[in-house]
Amino acid sequence: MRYPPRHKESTRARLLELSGTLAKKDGFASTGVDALMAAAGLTSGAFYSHFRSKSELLEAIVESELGRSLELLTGKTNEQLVVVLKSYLSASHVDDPAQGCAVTSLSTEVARSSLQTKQVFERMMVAMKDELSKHVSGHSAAWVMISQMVGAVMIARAMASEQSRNDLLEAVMQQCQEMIR
Amino acid sequence: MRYPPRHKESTRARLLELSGTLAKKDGFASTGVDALMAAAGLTSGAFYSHFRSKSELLEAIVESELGRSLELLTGKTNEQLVVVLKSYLSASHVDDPAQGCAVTSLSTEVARSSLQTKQVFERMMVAMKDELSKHVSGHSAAWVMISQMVGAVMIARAMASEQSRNDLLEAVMQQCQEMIR
DNA sequence: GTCTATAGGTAGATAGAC
DNA sequence: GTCTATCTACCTATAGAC
Repeated sequence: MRYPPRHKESTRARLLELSGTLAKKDGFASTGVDALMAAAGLTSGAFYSHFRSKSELLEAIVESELGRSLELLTGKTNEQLVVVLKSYLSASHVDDPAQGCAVTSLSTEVARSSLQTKQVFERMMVAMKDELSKHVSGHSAAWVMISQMVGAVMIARAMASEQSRNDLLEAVMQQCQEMIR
Repeated sequence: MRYPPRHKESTRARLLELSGTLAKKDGFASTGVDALMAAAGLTSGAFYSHFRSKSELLEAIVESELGRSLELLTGKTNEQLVVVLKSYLSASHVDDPAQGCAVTSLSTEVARSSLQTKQVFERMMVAMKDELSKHVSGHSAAWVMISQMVGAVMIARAMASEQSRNDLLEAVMQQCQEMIR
């Protein structure tokens, strides 16, 4: 072998990290294979020794990105969770999609993707709902909380003024806190 | 003039209707000018006598689509509003984005668009919030309701199983009904 | 207002050398 | 595993005829 044994998996991990960031920023459809590989310091031909197709990449991004989000929700006290939620509903999260939650950035594209990708997405969302349900009054309340958090960040990002963004984010944060008590 | 006086505005209206449908189904970025004009029975050159650029088209779509959504919320009794919300949180809305709400389908792309487009989006969202606030306990509650409805449909569309979709949609619908009482 | 033709660019994907 | 080269298809946008 001309490359060290761990080379392939580390390159793959690097591509996942990088493509996740690019897709959250510009959209998955607008993230070209050429541009991704160039950003990784490679050429486009090498992409296909890591992923069979671009749609397989989306599936891997969803697994990787939502897995990380799930970790952020896991094993928290109520107080710790409130800190996480405040960070989620913050201006800095709204202003920096690239470092933020993939559900908010990519779910419309997941909705248009393969069944497999949707299954991965669902598995992760259900796990997040189960985790949140430990802090609120049941599974229904957990679904409601997830929906309003994701919806709020999405809508805030598409509105122009700081005023409207803040009104929206504060309203939802207050509601989340009431649900946890 | 070789064309009747109303020709231009009626063609523009047709293009708006059609491009709105296509963009909600496939995403705005994936909706090519060629494909749009071909679907309208025209050729791509004619596009630019109606819109200066593709990004101006998005602005017009947001105005047109969200204007229609706003109308659906306007002047309802509590009972009539519940019917609208049930339809919004229905399986058929989840399964048919092309005929559905543009906020759910296009907001991530609006978030990546021009300031002008975001301003149009914001104006429409604030108007919807004001309308909803007549049915719930204040403007904060209206923002919360909008967020959870939009988030719920987006997440439901990206999940694979009917079971999870229904759990989510029913949870949010129940919460909406409690907010209206 | 719409047509054809075309510009210049980029998309996803494959073949074969090393 | 990564390279270069290349294919076909599509993209946004413009020019000029009718």
